Amino acid sequence: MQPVASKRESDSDACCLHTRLRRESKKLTGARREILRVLEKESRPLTNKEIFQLLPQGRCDLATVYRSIQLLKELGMVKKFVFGDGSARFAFISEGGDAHRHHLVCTRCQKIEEIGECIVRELEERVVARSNFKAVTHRLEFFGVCPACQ
Amino acid sequence: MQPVASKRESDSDACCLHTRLRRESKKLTGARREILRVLEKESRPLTNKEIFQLLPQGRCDLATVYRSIQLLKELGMVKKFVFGDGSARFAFISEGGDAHRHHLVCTRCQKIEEIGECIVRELEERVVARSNFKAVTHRLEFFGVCPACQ
DNA sequence: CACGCATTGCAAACGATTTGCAATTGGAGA
DNA sequence: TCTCCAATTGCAAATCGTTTGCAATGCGTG
Repeated sequence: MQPVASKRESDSDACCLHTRLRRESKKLTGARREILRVLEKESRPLTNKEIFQLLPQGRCDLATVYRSIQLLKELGMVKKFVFGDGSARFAFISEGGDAHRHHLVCTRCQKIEEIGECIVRELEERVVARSNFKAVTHRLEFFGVCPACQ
Repeated sequence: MQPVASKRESDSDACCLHTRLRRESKKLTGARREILRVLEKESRPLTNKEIFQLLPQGRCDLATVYRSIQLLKELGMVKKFVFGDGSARFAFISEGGDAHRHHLVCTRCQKIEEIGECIVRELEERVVARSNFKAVTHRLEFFGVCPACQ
């Protein structure tokens, strides 16, 4: 990735990333820093291509975005979402923030809204009790036509 | 598709399919009949490739499976599911049966179990009321490690 | 039984994602 | 601060799921 005119690294996230990376002898590269910055700025889940397009001018290769996102996911810093349009999306997990989220997706313009609460936990417990499955999680998304598209 | 040694068409579903197809001047071909038969036999949602592999020997082209599934979806005879492994799955919607289903998917062997109840409707109503979205639906899936894989 | 439009097979096109490899670059240690 | 090497990147090709163009084939109506 082309060097970007020196920017201040005031973000504690970049610092945190640095620490986490060091733990696995991984490197804090310009690409990773910029990608994380893009994800922090946008709260909605982004596809790899969207991230790629939002990167500053001297941007890196799309393959690098894929590889970096993969790494960030392994480090638990981003979460993957699949809404069914055939592509994965990723969102930054804020420090100590709750990674568990649900969304309301417009089936026409793909606009994504976040839904605060989750009442599925209770049902999840019942499912676990009856199924003998372990490490159960769930994914719940809502779809509809947003006001602007109606 | 190669002709299959004459089989009795006792299934009311094939008959129903025939009726529905005629309504749109579509044809009841061997491929469509066999594909529907495969979907009826298996209750879990299948990928196009799985359907393709489950077809009798003189099977049709994979592209035909894709096209037939697309048609069956438009006719409302199968429902699409996306569990996040990057491929779509389809399940037969039984006559008058409730197309609304949720699943418990093993993250290791991809085994899929069906979950009977749905308590999300209530939450869905709240979401609708607050968001101004129209035609809202939801998708809820559970993931975990099945007993055999633990 | 024949004819015409729907359907199929085949192969190429496509978009998302992954991967091999040589060139480049962080960052730990001198 | 400089060196060295493993980690990382760019680039291009490979993969995977899915779609599509086109000529050959088949269903179903007359």
